[in-house]
Amino acid sequence: MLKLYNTLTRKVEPFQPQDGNTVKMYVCGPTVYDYLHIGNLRPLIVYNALRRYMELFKGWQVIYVQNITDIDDKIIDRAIAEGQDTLSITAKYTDAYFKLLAALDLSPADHNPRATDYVAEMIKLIATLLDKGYAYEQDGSVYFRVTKFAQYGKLSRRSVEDLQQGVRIAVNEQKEHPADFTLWKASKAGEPKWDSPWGAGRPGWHSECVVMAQKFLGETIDIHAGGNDLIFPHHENEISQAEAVTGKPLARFWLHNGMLTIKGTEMHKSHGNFVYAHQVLERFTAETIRYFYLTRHYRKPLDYSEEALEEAEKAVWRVKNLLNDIEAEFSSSLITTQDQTPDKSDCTNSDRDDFLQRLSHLKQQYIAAMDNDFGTVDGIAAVQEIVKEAHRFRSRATGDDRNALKEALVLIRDLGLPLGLFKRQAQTERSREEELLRLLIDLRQRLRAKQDFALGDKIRQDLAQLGIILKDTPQGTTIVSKQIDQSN
RNA sequence: GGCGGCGUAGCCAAGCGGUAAGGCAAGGGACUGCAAAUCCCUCAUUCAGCGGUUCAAAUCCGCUCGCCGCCUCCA
Repeated sequence: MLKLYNTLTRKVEPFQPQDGNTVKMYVCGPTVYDYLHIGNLRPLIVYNALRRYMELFKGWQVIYVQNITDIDDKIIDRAIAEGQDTLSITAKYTDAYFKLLAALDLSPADHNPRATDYVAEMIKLIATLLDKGYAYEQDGSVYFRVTKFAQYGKLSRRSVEDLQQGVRIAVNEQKEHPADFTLWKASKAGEPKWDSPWGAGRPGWHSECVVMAQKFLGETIDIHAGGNDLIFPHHENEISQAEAVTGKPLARFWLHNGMLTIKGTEMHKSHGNFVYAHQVLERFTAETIRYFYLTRHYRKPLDYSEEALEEAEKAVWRVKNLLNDIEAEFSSSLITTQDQTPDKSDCTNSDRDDFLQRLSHLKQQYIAAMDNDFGTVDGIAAVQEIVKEAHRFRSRATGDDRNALKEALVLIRDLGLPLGLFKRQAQTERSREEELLRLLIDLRQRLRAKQDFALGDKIRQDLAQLGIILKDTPQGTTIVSKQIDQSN
């Protein structure tokens, strides 16, 4: 039974899709005014993994919707700064966004609606709010009347009175109440604009998510997710608009991830303390980055540093090492030095049985962890335990018993699947290069057989310079290509 | 001022009332021609501090100290 922490109730609650096997999930997407920074990746990675877990381990079908916000003040500012129109700005950064998702091995959303394609629907929503008295017009702009919506503040647990006291709310004499928020913004000269019953203007924030979530997923969706900085005002304001109109909950579960920090403070564009995601991808693999994120509970803050990524890289390496070794042993990629006549097993069947039993126990442990508010940290710990057990078994099992290692390999891959970890390396075709490599290794084997270690070591060192690492094991020499590893 | 979170070994980090997972680093030993990888062993009587509840507390309650987030744009 999967349980998730619901911001709405501030409790961990059992989760089941409302109808049958289909989970309707909406995750707030980017405003395309710049490249994503590394902190923006957290929700993308976390909720993608959650989605895959639900699909692969719960047997649910997930409809995953993630918006592209392509109209906003920041986009306009950016367009002015770059001396371009807003359209080329959004095109450029939308394109970069999708390329980044692919580079991170994130499965695409089922729908990626763009705000500008739904302006008509937003106008309709705003008109309904006006009709019902939840909004008012003032000089071509429309504002939401928070005092009219009795439940305003239920998600973020604040009251309209509290907000009034909030020292940081700018005074806007057009608003009836300082906490009222803009639904429709009268456009200034030179800004992108759409015709509306209130004159030329553009949508304020929040409406696009309501419209697009409902368009693709219906009036009440199962999961609405995003960063915890969106709880207020974004999600609170989505709720008020949507529920004022439908009278039904906009979402059953509200999920919020913690922020990425850097040296203890929140990473934020406006703080200038950010690192672009594509810069990090130049240095670390997608797998390392995912491991980094998923070894910290998604609701807690996570501190970014190169050292932390390096540690993640090593931890991933430990798993990959095992996987490579097992794969090499059971495939032809192993270059055998001598005939491996399987000696009589001194590892009894009961050892093998214990091992297999331990594997299934750890699998259960993994599922229990993941079910517990998506505890990927414990889930990965269970995988690391499997790795440890497998290494241990591998170091003493002989003969046919060793086939049990294949089960460990398959299990690790399966458990890694939702997390996007420990995948089989992309099988590059056996290239001419590889054939030459094998020739070299064979040559080196002969040298070593003749005790000519100096030349053999030189070959190994030179290959290492090229990113190809050779390991001489009792079973023969295996190739660990760092380059292949990094391209996955 | 209002709302919320966090403080666990040298570092990262689980834990959700039953007696401290996992990773990184470190030290000792084994294997190896040397590497690499791996195996064995060591590494928190203790969870910011002080009280309280309980047979039992890192876990619940209260207070104190420290750090952080939201209340304006933010994932």
